[in-house]
Amino acid sequence: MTPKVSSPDSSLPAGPVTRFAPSPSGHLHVGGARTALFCWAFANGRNGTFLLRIEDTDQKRSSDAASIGFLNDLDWLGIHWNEGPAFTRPDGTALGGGAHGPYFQSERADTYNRYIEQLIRDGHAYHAFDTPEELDAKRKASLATKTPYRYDRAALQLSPAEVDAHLRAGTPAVVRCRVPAGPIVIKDEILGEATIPAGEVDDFVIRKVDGFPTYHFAVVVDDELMGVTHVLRAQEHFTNTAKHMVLQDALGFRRPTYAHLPLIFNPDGSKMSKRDKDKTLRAAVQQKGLTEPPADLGGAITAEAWKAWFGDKNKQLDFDIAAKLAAILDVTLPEINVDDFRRSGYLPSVVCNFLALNGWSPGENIEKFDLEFLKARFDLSRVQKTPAKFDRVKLLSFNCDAITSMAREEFLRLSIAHGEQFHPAFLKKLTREQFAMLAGASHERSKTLDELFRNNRWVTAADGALTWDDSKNVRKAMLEGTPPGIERLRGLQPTLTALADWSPAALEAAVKLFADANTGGNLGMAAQPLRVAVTGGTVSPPIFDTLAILGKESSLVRISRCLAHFGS
RNA sequence: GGCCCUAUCGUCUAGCCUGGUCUAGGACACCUCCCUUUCACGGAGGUAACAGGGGUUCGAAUCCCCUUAGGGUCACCA
Repeated sequence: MTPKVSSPDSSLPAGPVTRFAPSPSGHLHVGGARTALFCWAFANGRNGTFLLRIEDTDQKRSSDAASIGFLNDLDWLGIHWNEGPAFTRPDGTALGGGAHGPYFQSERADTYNRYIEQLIRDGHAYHAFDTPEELDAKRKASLATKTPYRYDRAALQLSPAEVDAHLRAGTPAVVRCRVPAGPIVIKDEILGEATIPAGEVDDFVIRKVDGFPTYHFAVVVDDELMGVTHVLRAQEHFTNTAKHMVLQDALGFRRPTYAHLPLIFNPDGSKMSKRDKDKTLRAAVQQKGLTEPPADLGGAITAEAWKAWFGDKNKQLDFDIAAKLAAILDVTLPEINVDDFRRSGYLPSVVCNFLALNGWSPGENIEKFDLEFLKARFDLSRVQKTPAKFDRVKLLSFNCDAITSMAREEFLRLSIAHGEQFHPAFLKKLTREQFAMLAGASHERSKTLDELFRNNRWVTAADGALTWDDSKNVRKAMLEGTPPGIERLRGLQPTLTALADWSPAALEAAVKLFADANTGGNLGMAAQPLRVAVTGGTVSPPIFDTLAILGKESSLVRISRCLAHFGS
């Protein structure tokens, strides 16, 4: 009465079926994104199906919000699933669905239990009543004698009557898989063959006390039922494959093709971790000598909590607080999750491109490519066996290339979209024309979409609120030289005041004329004091664009305030 | 520690399967110079690697063995 094997779905395309099966704890990590990308490319390049499944069997860790976040990240990257959880975008278009649902493992308990009962009946699995404490003690004992711990099959000593009594009495029980003796040979498309010696795999748990299947069991059942033909996953699962093979044999399932992908690490070889963000923040806090939470945080964190966080390397700040603090301290948090890269102004196409390059290469000295290319060319045989260290600097360089080589209008469009999402206040302070001018002037010097907003705060500052610090560069521009910059600025003031046409070209002509007469044609000697006067700093887009974006009125107000500031 | 996997510039990698064309190619980073009104961009050069040791072979980055180093895994997490 229990179906042994689900019959293959005739509606399925002929190509391979791959799946990405994240557990919804936290955000989508770059490593996960890369796995999804390869799964997507492999299936779609072969007329196959890329399936998404949410592995939320861990009740303690799963949350709905997290799984939604995943879907957004994947969609943003352009990694669209042919089958899986239904997902509706803000614009109403949708993704997902399919005949093999539900795609949340937490909703598939009945299915798993059916197969678990089958295994118990067939003698491939059994109930075990060991308490976590007992197991822990045995594990510790093994550690002490330096012998590897293997489950001792204590539960197998129980008679059927005793097992029955336990079950009737409601003794907490797990179900374990009875692993047959003998070596297990894992075949992998990337790593080749590996033999796990007999006795290495012990009787692992397939159903937890809470009634949920473990990962190992759920994955095997779902892959079979969903028609998965190719399992592409991270290398950390390589050894686990033996367990999955044992289960497939016991259940009479066919064996999918396995391909274990190399891991992605930080440049220093450590695992990428959310803690890296707090590390950056602590360093910045330390540097500025902040002992209290900054007032700009608006009391989002108490003084005690602040102290506790600062003193404990393992404590993590709430996401929003961390982001706010980063803005206040003017530091960029290291990007860990896909969403971090989005926030930082990376293009999804670049992230995909770069991700693919970590662990795969098309050869022929080709490095820059899009999803279509990846889809057409991705091949398991060119996947690297060794872990890659994630080089954010190279990613930044790729992003810069992509941004500077796109059309002006495209940059403007993407900048507005980025601003609406992450810098709405900035956007609101500018007219459309002003923003378009700013984008035009920033385009060729933008490495990310975010830089336009981060590096041009001078635009949104109120004319009366602009201040000048006494940094070395500012002093050099305003007070050094003969005559000093402040005098050149004073000389320039009447010219600019009298200027009717405030366009970059007219401004340039006027300032050039001034420079020819007063600085021996050295434009820089006139431009730098001007820049400092209207932006408060020494860095901005080309000076004539800067002035034009600001407009005549603002520019002149700032210039006279600057003269007053440095003139006294 | 047991078991499994891996090893080319600082980093991502090409070449390895099917030994000679490899005095090992590309990219990012770095250094020098050029361009330049700041910051960037851009242009031209340059430094930089086959982990070590044994084999096999006329010949090895490429095949084999050992050593070393790195990684993964040994949960009622996935």
